[in-house]
Amino acid sequence: MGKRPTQEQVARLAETSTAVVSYVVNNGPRPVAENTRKRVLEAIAATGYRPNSAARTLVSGRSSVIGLVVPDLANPFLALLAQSIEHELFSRAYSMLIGDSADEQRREASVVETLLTHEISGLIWYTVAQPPPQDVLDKLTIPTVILNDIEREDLSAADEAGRVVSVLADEREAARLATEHLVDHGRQRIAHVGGPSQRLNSAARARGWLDAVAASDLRPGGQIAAPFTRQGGFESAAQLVELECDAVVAANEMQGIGLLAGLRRAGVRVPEDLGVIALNGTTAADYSLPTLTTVEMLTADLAAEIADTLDSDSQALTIVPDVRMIARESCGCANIGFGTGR
Amino acid sequence: MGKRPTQEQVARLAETSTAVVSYVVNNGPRPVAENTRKRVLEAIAATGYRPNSAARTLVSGRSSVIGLVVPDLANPFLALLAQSIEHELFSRAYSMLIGDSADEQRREASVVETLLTHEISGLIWYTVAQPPPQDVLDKLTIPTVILNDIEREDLSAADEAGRVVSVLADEREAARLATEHLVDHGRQRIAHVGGPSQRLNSAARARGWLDAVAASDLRPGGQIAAPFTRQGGFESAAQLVELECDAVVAANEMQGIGLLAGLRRAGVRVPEDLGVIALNGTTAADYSLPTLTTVEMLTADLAAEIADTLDSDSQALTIVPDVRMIARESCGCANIGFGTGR
DNA sequence: ATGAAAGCGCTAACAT
DNA sequence: ATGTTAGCGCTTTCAT
Repeated sequence: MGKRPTQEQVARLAETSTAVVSYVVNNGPRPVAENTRKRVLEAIAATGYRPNSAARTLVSGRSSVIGLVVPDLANPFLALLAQSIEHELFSRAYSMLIGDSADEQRREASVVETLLTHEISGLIWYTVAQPPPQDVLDKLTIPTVILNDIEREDLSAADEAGRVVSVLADEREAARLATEHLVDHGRQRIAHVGGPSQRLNSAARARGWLDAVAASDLRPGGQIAAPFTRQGGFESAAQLVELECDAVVAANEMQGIGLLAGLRRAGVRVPEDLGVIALNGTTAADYSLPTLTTVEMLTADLAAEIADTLDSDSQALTIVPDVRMIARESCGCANIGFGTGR
Repeated sequence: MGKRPTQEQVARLAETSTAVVSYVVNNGPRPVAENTRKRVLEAIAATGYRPNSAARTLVSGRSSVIGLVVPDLANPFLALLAQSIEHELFSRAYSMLIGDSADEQRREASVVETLLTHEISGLIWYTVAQPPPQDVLDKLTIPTVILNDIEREDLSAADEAGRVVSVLADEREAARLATEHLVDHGRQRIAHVGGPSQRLNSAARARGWLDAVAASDLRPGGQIAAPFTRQGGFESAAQLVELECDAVVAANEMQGIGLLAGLRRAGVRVPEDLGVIALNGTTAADYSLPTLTTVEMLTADLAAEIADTLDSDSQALTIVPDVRMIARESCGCANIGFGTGR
């Protein structure tokens, strides 16, 4: 485990000072003569020097590392989101520390605090609960993007402390879109499979669903609380049958996929007997049977907006990512996009 | 953005020195009187002090951060692996920096170098190619686990430099298991859908497949090169039909899922006409139609072994993770595990 | 344009 | 048991 070369060794080899090496490496803040710069670059190449980011962070107080906290990295949508964010951050010369809260609030608090320990210069936090724990929020002194539909007042303390805390508020619109589409298909009783009832997490989705139902003078088809898993969706199928609905909006794609399997087993035909749309879809929806109509978030765009917010200290209080519906078979839009992988 | 409290402030409040605060925080290396310890802990609570990890890293040379590089975080298997590793590392008080190489060697090199910049104390690298680029290997001065079936000689340079470089070598066995199972089902012509042909990446899987085919005096049913995506699997279906096989081993679950959709479309019945098994499966395989028989890696165990290797400087040269076959419908083992979510 | 030097917050060797 | 202090590698102010 040989020690890595330091700035000092580079300076010695280039016959100059560490200050100048620093100027060259960082392209400033002071000018360097072309000649000297060249010697320094050669010395860097010769020694294999790479700046030590711990030292850099210590002196500058900024780390070029962003933290991301998600409740379940094995959820394909969250994995996709994480990937999009990683790509965006990488292109801006940031690295990404990732924490998985396992959908548990206790663990989440601990994960966030650990990340803060690393002097991250920004935090992207897909919270488990809504609102997020106040005591953790109070510890945030860095630009933070909360990925959940938060009431502004929950953040007042954070705002006052001068932190940039932004918020994603789209799930409501996504749910509204999905429900509306089912209405357009002529569905009469539209149910909603949401998250576990003890969690407020999915309140926004439920609201969007109710918005659309109300707007079309229908009665809500009933709401089912289920874990955000394929198994959760699978098990909801039976309840759904009892509710005698003809359509359902699932809170996420995993539930949607589970639902399809459960309905198949229950002998319910999709989309003939029951239309299904899931939120937060990925390309995996192209390969189920039937293919699953979803509402997708444009994660690449969202990632870019998040990054903008974090490194420009933008004053945006809310980010509203674009959302679009991908009509496939499960809602009744037959023969669209089947297995094409888009 | 108020400055965070430092050790010095804690010391002042507790009326002691920074050294003692350090001893308390790190539980050593020197003893502290019970009384003093209590005052320090109170001061920490009062100030909200959290150690600055940049300073810690700088002085100690170790960072409590491990780097993970994967080719595609949106691949459910890799997402699961990343999650398992994150959980294991978290339980050992490590944090995880993650880089997505996007399955491109150029990007991969850059991602690895960026991680090295952060003084990570270990690297877990699911390489794009086999063997991994030598120039990058040569830069590794930290314990590293390469997740790919590497020839020992490719690492000789790394070993000589005293680095702990360990290797995962299981894919061959996984492929052998899968193929053998298809043989047991009486399949005669067993094909293999591997990775893109210009990549050696999947050589181990191909070897395991050939091992099993040879052991049963069958002729190989043909090999198809396809991207490691659902779309790749989907498009292989047509070629598979031409090969007139009665079984196939797909290199990963995404290909397997795509294959099922493609075969369905081509009017091929699974498992009646064609048996399908995919490697590196996840629980998602429980919800396809038919449910997809897979060989799974026990990612939790693997993660634990990896972590052991990284923080104990273990001398193990190879990690052989446990692998097990989950028989579902697609191979011909009907009515097993259908939608049960296990 | 270049260099000397003062820290950034922390750990641990070395006093006491 | 506790305190003092010398760096860890880097950035940047302040000379020159």
